[in-house]
Amino acid sequence: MSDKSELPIALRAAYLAMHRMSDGQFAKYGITADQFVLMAALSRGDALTQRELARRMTSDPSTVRAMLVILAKKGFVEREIHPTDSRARTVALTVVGKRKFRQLWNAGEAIRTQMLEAIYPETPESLVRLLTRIAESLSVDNATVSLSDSDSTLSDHS
Amino acid sequence: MSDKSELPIALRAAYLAMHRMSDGQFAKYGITADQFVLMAALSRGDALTQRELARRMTSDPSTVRAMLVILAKKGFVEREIHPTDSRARTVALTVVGKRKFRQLWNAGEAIRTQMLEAIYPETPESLVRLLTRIAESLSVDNATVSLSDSDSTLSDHS
DNA sequence: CCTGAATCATGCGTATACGCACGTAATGAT
DNA sequence: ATCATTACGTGCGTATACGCATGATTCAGG
Repeated sequence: MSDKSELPIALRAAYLAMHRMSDGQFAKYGITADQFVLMAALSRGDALTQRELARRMTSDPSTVRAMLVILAKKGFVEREIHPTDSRARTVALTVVGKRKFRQLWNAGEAIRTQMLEAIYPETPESLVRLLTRIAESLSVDNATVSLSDSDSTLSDHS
Repeated sequence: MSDKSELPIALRAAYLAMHRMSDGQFAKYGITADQFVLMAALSRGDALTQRELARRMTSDPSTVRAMLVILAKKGFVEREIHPTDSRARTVALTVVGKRKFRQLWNAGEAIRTQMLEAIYPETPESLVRLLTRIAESLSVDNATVSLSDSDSTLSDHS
């Protein structure tokens, strides 16, 4: 019952709280927290393929697709045929989407600030580093092998 | 573009990676990561009301209900009428559910260990503390007031 | 060139995650 | 006792998050 077992729970609690709060803030603008993440990724690198976009969002291609359909209907993103690869599609923010994103960025400022205050006097650097290491360590690529042999299934935990 | 803006993204990436990995591990046992969280909560405090259970899971009552329906069908939880409050229902693990949870706990050990190794030589204590503070700070109760007045919406971010 | 493997997007099915509204029941104030 | 408020569970609608299968291409070898 040490902190070891609490780390997953704490991570979950923090993420869900952040997600709920963000959804609430962005709702006024007709946008969800995840749509904001997608637009943020696009604002940093336009004309990505859907797959690359999904990778940068730590998300799933089919999920991203569903989100893109919604965002395209809202007029915030454009999807076009990839110039050289006719399988792929490139995604980019529209002009309206870019303006919207700047609004959203400001709307989210309060939450980012609040998160900083919550960890004060700690700085985000070390926290970001630890979270990133966890994310990378648990990414499917690395971990498939090292986890496959945990079959001490029949023993109890005390 | 400092770490301030990266903290939400890092938190999201870490949580999603953990969730995916957990889902993969628990899938062999016919259980999802979130169902594991629910059963873990029940294993610590039986005979909770659905609402109290939702609170402890940092989750939503209607979500929890849907999960309980599934878990009850699988035979892992029981829902009964609350002895004194006829609106409420009490939830508890069945005998089968308890045994199943011990299996799941062991199956999840590898992931918990891997998370610890990812942050080594850091210990989980401080990380858990920070995450908990973030979660509490962003819980809807506290934050409704302090966030409601962030209407510098029309300005840009540089 | 031509075939088999890898890659991209899509669609389908399931499980969360939530907000919201509704019906019922407990509770508190008059 | 009665009424308004509050609290609990349920159902509905929408958006994610994923795995998996499928179709269309690209690409690497031969």
